[in-house]
Amino acid sequence: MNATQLTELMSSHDFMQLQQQLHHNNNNYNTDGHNGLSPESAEGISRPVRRATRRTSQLSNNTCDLEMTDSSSQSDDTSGGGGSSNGGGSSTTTNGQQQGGSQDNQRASSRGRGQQPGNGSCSSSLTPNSAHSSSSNANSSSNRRRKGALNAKERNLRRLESNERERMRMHSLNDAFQSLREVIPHVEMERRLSKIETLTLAKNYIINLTHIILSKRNEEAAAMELNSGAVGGVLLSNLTAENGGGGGLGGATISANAATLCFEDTMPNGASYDCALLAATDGSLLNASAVASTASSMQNLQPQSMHIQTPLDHQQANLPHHQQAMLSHVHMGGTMLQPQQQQQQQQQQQHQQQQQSTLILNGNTPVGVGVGIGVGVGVGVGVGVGGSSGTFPDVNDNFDEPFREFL
DNA sequence: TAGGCCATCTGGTCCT
DNA sequence: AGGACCAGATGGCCTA
Repeated sequence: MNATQLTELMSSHDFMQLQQQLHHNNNNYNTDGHNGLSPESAEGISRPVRRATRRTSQLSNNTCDLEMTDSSSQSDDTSGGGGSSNGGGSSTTTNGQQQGGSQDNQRASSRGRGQQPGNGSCSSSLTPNSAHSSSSNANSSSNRRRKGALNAKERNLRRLESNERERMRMHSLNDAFQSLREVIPHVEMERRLSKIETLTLAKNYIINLTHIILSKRNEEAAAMELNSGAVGGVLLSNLTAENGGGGGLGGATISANAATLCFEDTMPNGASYDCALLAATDGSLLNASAVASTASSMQNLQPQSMHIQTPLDHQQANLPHHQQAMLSHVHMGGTMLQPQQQQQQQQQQQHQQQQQSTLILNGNTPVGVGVGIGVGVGVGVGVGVGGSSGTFPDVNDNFDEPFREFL
């Protein structure tokens, strides 16, 4: 499934079906990145299930002849890149080993060096050009050859070590991507999110959360003004780390009756999630035209029957404190609130609903913000923006302010 | 078969 | 000097 299809999925599915699908997928989703669905069982799959990742210690398993004394056997190629006969990940098919702590499955492929005739282990590249260029060294004196041989051996070893470090670096990077996939809410698909999709969703998620927080704070500030400070707003910071007792795993399981999982931004192919369309697929969803009047009603959202396990459930218990706190920010829908806080908020809501439904955030941009918490994969955050511009309020001045504490 | 995605190798560059 | 980082190149896997 590519980004376009993802967009279509998000914009065309009946929302309940989507939720059911999410629930189903979540039940089949493994933290190792494999969703458990076989290609045969998945419908409409365009990309395979999570492919096993090649994780080998090629250095330790390398059988390349490090004792080569003929420099012509080693690449002195300095032309860069192009001539390299890659064939990486060769030993995958033979050793099947995984490095400790790996979350990825061994890639069940036979690609790479193993398919190269007569090789099977040496990772050094040998290009025709390099072979030619280095062959001239064979005419050197024995001393030079000996010296050159040692250099070649050392170079080869260095190269192998460098390759190993590079693999480890990329593995750690991929682990980071996987960790990111598991904490950002997204529509569970048959295949894992690609890297670019992960980054895009993460970015949009952060943006949406930021806007929510800022909107919330502005809302509270407005309430404070209206109440002349009589009713203290529930500061967002108070919501952090307030893991509701009933919420399994720190309340990461979220329920709600109105929410949309929607990230309004472009995908790599230029497509975009149409949040309005997604919202329109379900009558209970907040939409752009309605949110203006629901700016403060989000806290009225009550948990309902849907109770969807999320990737966050798997993760939050193990998350660092700051991440747990960050996730807790999302639970401002009410379930995380203490009774006293709820009462105060209800007072605020009643008052605000009487007084205004449009907020002025950071300037002159009037927006109405409705937020639905819940939905399928963890947290669905839908931010509908009223007003003519259809854009988020200008928060550039303090965009990162809500998250500075996590830095 | 083309295109997307990915893992790996590789050499260059930057940083400590 | 050595390691981290980066980008180009290559090839495998998979689906449309």
